[in-house]
Amino acid sequence: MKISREQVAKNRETILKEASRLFRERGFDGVTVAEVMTAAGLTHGAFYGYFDSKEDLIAQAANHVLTPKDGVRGADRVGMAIYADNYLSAAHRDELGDACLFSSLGTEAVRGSGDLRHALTESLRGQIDSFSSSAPGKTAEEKRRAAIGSWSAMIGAVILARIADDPALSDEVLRETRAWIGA
Amino acid sequence: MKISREQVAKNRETILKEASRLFRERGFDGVTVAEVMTAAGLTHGAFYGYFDSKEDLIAQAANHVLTPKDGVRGADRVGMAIYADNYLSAAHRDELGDACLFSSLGTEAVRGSGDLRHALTESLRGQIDSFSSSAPGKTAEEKRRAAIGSWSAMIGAVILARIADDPALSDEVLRETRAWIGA
DNA sequence: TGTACATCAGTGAACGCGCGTTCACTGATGTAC
DNA sequence: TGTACATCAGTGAACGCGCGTTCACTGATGTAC
Repeated sequence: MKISREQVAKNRETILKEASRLFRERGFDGVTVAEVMTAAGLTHGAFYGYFDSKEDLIAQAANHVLTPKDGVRGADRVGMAIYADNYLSAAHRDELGDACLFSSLGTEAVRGSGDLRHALTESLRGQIDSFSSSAPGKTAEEKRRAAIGSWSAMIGAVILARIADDPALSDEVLRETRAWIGA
Repeated sequence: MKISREQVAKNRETILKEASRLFRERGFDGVTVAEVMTAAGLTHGAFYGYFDSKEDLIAQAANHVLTPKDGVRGADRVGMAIYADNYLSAAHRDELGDACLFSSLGTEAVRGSGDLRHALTESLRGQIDSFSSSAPGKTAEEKRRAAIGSWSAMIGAVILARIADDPALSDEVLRETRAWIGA
């Protein structure tokens, strides 16, 4: 049955939210279109009224996560050091569904669509700019360098910490990377 | 037809080599068992004489790549700085089939089998130990911290450089991370 | 060393399942008067 | 404001394809004598 325009907009939000959560938890190939729709409270047949294809959903879900909600970036608000503390936490490591897209889907995104890679590239650019203002360093060049190196280390460390099947090693990677960035 | 034991051993090597190349290029889900066997010059029916399942192949292919061939680790031989120079190069970024497993399959490995994660964990441990001897720092603790932070940054930077659809930004991430680790 | 037979790696057809995608139909929404 | 109709979001069955996996068969290998 037809539903209100308002409900359509809500459904679209819900689909994107559930899709981005499921993709981060299980990977792009580990989630079916039907699962996304079920999680959003709909049946799979309605999917193609919202998206052209699964690939289209992936790109739009990424855009949805990466688009700042209220115009304020996390790193601008708290500064890079505090951002890194949260990023390199056990909570972020263990909550894949809420995680940063680079850390949860980075290597899959390398093989993704142009739209997906473009959305991530613009996010990367913004993140570097944002970190650059609060990163350590005397010159703008030094600050930008620290922003790039630190952001790379954060992403790599969380991926390593999630792979490691030894909790002590996993914790050590997070803790020492945190300390190393702070230095 | 039956073939010689020697040929069986060669075939096994070829399958593992081709599988690890294809997985790195296209991801675990982007490669079929039949494609791996064709790349190895066989038909798909022979697959289950060598491996229990695709998941088993994935774990064994990872082990095959991660097992040092001649007992000498790359980082032990050249030191972390030179290792980082090669790791953070355009060649490594662009040659996915030969790339480091963490950089090419890291986020997929997070959701992989216990065997796969265990192989990667042991490799991570070895890499940290190996870097620790040549990493900058006065104390053993400082050296180990630099090894962990640098290894995280190398992996993160290569993933970011591969995602970026802007060549200038991609090159900058590699170059600045190289400089940042050296500092 | 030579012969006869048992072994077993490889082949290719086939199976069963799940996936992305399509479509005829339903019935509530929203518009025209 | 109320009524009649056109619109269209959602449903659920169905399609077609490709995947991981199985298996009966083939014929070269390797062993027993």
